[in-house]
Amino acid sequence: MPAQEQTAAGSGAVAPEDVTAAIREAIVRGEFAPNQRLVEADLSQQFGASRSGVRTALFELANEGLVERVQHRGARVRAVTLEEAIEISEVRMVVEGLCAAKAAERVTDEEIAELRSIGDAMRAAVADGHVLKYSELNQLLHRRIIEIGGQATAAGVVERLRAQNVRHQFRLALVPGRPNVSLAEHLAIIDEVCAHAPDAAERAARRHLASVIQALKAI
Amino acid sequence: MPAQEQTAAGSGAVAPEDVTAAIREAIVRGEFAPNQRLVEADLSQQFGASRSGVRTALFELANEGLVERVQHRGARVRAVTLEEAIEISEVRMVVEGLCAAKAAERVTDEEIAELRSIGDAMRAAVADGHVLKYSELNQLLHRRIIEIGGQATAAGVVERLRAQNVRHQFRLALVPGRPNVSLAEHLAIIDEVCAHAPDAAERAARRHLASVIQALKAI
DNA sequence: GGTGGTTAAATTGTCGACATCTTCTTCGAC
DNA sequence: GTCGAAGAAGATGTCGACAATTTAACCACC
Repeated sequence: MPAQEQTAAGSGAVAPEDVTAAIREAIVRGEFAPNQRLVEADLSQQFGASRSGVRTALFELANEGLVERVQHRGARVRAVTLEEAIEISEVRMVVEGLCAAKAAERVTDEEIAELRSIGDAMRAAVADGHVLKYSELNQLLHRRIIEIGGQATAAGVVERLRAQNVRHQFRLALVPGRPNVSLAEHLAIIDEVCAHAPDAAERAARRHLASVIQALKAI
Repeated sequence: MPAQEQTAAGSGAVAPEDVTAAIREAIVRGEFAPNQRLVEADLSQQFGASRSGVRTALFELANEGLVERVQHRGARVRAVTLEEAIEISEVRMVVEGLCAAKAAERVTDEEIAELRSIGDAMRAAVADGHVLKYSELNQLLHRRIIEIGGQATAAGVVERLRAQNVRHQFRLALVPGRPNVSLAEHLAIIDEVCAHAPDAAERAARRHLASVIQALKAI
């Protein structure tokens, strides 16, 4: 056994196929700093994969917008500026608005119960000051509404954009008092979706993302 | 010189780098039929590139949504169903709405003149029955408004979605009477953008795409 | 002491060969 | 005659080595 099991990403030796997932996770979890160079040879050692696999993974991640590639100059972790984060959130605003509207049209009784349950859990998390838990529920809610909307295209677009913004989303969650504002907006979205009110649901979703954008600008 | 210059895509022997562009063009131009298998070895001969280059290109195009890849089963031209085309247009509807609003905020006098000029040319093309010319102007208008909006993120999203839909867009352009409907909507968008009216511009853009969706459903 | 050019190291890009998987064909049995 | 299995052919996935390019260091020269 070689003498370097000190990988930056934690789990040494990764299967030859989900190298992409491993590197993606390392980036979004912040184990690779923004603008950090991603040298193919180094990564192949760290993850125990061949250089080809790493190379393919870097192309994939470049298409997802997580890494930047320059011809003959290699790849580095993409640093999303505040300006770009705002742009991304603006696109998310309109697309998630669409998804919320579609969800309001198609939501079933069973899904209504699920959404209500998520809403209750969010309320509880905020009341108890569990920021991390709230953040998880936040992601879950957004994802479920998109899934309920049933728009595969929109889902793909949002998922890609969300991954690019994790860092900024995280910073936002730590702003004091932010969860309270956010909670009310989330509950409003849930209410309108469950009321089968597409237009109102779209407005509520857009209002929420608009609020996120305002908070980003305030930093 | 080898004796096979009979490429399906036209230009034999392509530089080792823009194989992606060549294959993409062949797909959107319809020279590769939907669901047609794209065998790496065949393509590398047709385009005079190595298999690695073709392989990289296919990955790229898969990320753009133009080809489908299945593990160990190869790539084929993605056949976008009517249902998917509608979904895609719905996302475009909201994102281009956003771009139109942004464009209305930022448009300069010079750009206003340009948009007006495009509008006049569209009117003339419809009057003269130049369907192809009108289709080109159509694309130009959409692209310019997005560029004027200055949202790089939104631009990327729309560009990707547009490429997936070319086939259906093309079919739509051939519907009798369709250009007339479309023309009025385009002129409305131009008017509102030039009037620096973000909300009205967004509504106009959404109305146009909604009309496109209706036309798609009518097929 | 600073600047320009040249060399060397490091890293990415490309290519060909081999391994693995899928699928079509073929042969045999029921 | 049909179903099933085994084998062969085709295509993709993976790997290692070589070529091309960028970047850094170094030395000569002004």
